[in-house]
Amino acid sequence: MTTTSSTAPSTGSLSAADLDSPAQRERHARILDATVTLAREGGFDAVQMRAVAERADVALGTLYRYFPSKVHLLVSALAREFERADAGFRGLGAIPGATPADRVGWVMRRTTRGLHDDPRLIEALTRAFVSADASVAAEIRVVETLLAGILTRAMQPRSPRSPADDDAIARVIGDVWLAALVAWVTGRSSAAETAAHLETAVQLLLRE
Amino acid sequence: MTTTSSTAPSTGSLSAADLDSPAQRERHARILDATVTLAREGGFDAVQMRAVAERADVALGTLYRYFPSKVHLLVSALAREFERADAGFRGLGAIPGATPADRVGWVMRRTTRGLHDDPRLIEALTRAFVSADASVAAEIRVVETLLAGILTRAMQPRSPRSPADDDAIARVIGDVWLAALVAWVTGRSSAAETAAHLETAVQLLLRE
DNA sequence: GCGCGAACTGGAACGTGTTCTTCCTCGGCC
DNA sequence: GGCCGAGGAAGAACACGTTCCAGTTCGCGC
Repeated sequence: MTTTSSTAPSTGSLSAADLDSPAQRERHARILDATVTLAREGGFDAVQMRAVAERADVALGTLYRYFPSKVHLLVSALAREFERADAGFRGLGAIPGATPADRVGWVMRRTTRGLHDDPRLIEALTRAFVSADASVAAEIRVVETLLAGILTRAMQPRSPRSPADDDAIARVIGDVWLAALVAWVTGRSSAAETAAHLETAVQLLLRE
Repeated sequence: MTTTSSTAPSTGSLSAADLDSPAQRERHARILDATVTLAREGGFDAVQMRAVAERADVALGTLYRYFPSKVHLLVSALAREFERADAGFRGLGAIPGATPADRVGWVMRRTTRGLHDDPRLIEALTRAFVSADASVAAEIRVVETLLAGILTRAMQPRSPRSPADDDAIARVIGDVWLAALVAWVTGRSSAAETAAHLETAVQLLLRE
């Protein structure tokens, strides 16, 4: 278990080496693509390591060299999705909405749209996120940081209020977001209810 | 006890029959005891179905008759723990604390004390809770309801504020609680940080 | 007592995540 | 050209959740 790599990989694995050759970078991407494809089709259970390996055209052992477990694999895929979303928001310039609550709501709605578009993908990624253990901490932290950044930026133009609150609020919103996803995955609430709960929480926390 | 269940099993399985005979009730309890014991010793991974069956002195098939999956088993154990905690709070009379935030904080601290006392047990139960799927909805709902009740009662004497908020706030606190536990299980935050995050969120939500 | 059906036992069997072993391929170096 | 070691291929093997089956026991109505 030689973790603590000197230079942390951005979204990816954490094995020994850090993807030097182009061929490796391409394999890495192919694996993540296969993962997302399978997840989109059949959810968490359909992301079977043998199937991913086959679809990505690598051997099972190679898959495990790049991603030391199924959870690592899926959380890495989640991180990549978040990076794309983050880039999308940044490229957008200003987030629409007059108040912080509006803007955060907009971002959440946007991010949660996948509940309708790709329910199985969301299910797979959520499941992976919550079944991570300490060995996935690095990948988890990437996701956490990205989400915090997205939320903090969305609420950014903030009226007179202690700035220390911002991080705490972003964190709580992130927590509610996770819990809402879990409730949805667990079949306790529909997509609409999930979205509604999120809105409520945002308004509760960002009332001015 | 006291779960207002007409026909639904209170905390337990959901198989066909509802535990009629004393022998069955005793088996049921024995299985849950074995589960908690194993969880306390070795966490989620140590709760292996064969081991539970052996320790509870039932056959594997019998175990599966009572609890159709490992997750059902652990969430049922969680529900039983919550029932005990709930009964404890009710027997206590008034919750200590001057403000709603104080009282909720007190309850959370009390409930979270297990993080130090029985970290592996908490880990096992948390893991199970978040890896539940729709088939465990009944057991999950028991836990959800108990927690909501505990929180709502703790914040009960509440100053002028729309009462509709109470449920929403309790829900958000429950969400943060879950997310904090997940963060702790994932190795992202220590027990102390987990507790601190909870306090912060409670104060954020219950400022008057 | 007797017979019956439900519940229980013991254990084999299967699927999927994970590990391991053996052999092969490729790009750099003499 | 020929060697070499790292990374990859192929697939067997193992662990644990889950399912299934054949036989046994238990409690109950007769």
